[in-house]
Amino acid sequence: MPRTEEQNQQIRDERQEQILQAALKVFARRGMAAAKISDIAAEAGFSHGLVYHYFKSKEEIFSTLVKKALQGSTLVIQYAQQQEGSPLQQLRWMTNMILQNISGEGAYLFLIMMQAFTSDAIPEEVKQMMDDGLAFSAIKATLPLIQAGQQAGEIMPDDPVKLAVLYYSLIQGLAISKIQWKDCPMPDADMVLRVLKAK
Amino acid sequence: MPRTEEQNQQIRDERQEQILQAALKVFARRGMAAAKISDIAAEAGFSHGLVYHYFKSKEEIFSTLVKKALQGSTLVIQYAQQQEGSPLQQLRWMTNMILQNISGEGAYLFLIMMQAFTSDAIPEEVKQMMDDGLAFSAIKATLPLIQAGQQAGEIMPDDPVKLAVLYYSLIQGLAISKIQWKDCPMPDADMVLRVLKAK
DNA sequence: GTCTATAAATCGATAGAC
DNA sequence: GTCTATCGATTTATAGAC
Repeated sequence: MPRTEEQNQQIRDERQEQILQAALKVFARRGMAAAKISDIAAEAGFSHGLVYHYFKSKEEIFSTLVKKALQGSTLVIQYAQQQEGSPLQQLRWMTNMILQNISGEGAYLFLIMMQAFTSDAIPEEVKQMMDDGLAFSAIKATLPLIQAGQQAGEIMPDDPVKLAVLYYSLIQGLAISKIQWKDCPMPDADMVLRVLKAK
Repeated sequence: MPRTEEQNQQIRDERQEQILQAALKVFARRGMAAAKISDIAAEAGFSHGLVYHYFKSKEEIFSTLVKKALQGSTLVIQYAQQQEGSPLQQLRWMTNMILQNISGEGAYLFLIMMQAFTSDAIPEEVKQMMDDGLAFSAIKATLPLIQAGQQAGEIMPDDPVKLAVLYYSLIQGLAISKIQWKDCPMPDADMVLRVLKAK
C-alpha cells in the first residue's frame, strides 16, 4: 500500500526539521566552515545523500538557521513592548525570557548568530541579511524602551546606544559563557539589569 | 656577499612575527577551520610555501596564537593584584587595561580565545591547554580580588563565581560587539563595574 | 524517500629548483 | 631564504540503484 501524498508531506516536514536541529548542534560546535555535511547527517541519523535531498547546499542550511535566529530575537523585543508595566518591567520581562532561552538549547542559536556576525566565512545571502539592517535591529528596537525608562527615571541617563551595547554585550557574553561552561552559575534578570538601572 | 648568521636570524624572527600577525587577522575573520594557509600567506605577502618553512602546520600557528592570548590575559590579572589601592581600584585598573586592549587589535585575540573555547574544530594541543585549568584560570584568579572587595564592602555580596562570570561575560561580549561594529560606543570601566559594585 | 558509488574541486603539506 | 609544482587526503555535490 503506497503512502498518501499527505503522509509524504509529513515525512518531508519531519526530515527537514530533523536536519535543521542536527545542523544547529553541529554548526554551533564546529562552526560553519568546519561542519561537514556528513557530520550533520550522522547527527540526524541519515545518510549524507539525504541531506542534499532536502537542502541545496550547506550554505542553505546555515542561512535557514540564521534567519530563524534573527526572527526569534526580534520577536522577543516586540512582545516585550506589548507587556504591561513600566519600561524597566518590560525590560525585566524580556531579560527573563532571554536568560531562560540561553539556559536551554537557545544558546546554540546565539552562537550561530555570532558566527554570522563575526565570521567572513559565511554565505553571501547571510551577509546580506546582516547588512540589510536586520543586524543592529535588536539594538535599534530596544532604544525606545531604554529612552522611555530614562524619562521615567528608572534607567541611568547616558547615551541610549551605549547602554544598549552594554546590555546586549552582556547577554551575548552570557550565552557564550553558558556554552563554554555548561554548569556556570547564571545571574538573574535583576543582576543583568544593573548595567542599565539608575542608582 | 652572503648574509651573516645574525642577519639570517633577524630575518627568521621577522618572518615568524609577520606570519603570526597575518594569521591572527585571518583566523579571527574566518575561523580556524575556514582559514586557508594561502590566506595567511597572502595577508603576510608571502608564498604559501614559506609559511610551511616557519611553521609545521596550520594547527601550530593557531596553537601559538592561543598560547599568547592566554598568557596575556593571565598577566593582566597578576599585574592588577600588584597595583596599589583597594580591591575595587585594582579591578578598575584591570578593566581599563582590558577595555583599552579591546579597542585596538586586542579584540582579535579575544575572538581567537573564544573560538578555542567554543569550537570542537581545534587542534588537540589547544584543547589540552583549555582542559589543563588554564581555561577558567581567569575566573579563578579574579576570585580573591572579588572576595576582598566584598569584605571591604565595595562589591555586592553574592556568589563570587557568579559575579566573575557576570564580569567576564560582559568583557567578552564587549570584545565581540567591538568586532561586529567597529565604531560602537564603548562604555568606560565604571560602567562595566556596575555589575560588581555594591549599591 | 533513502542509500551507495562516484565525480569534481579544494586545500594542507612536501619536494625540489633558484 | 623563498618560490613553484605537485601529491594526497578530504569533502561537497551529483547520479543512479533500490
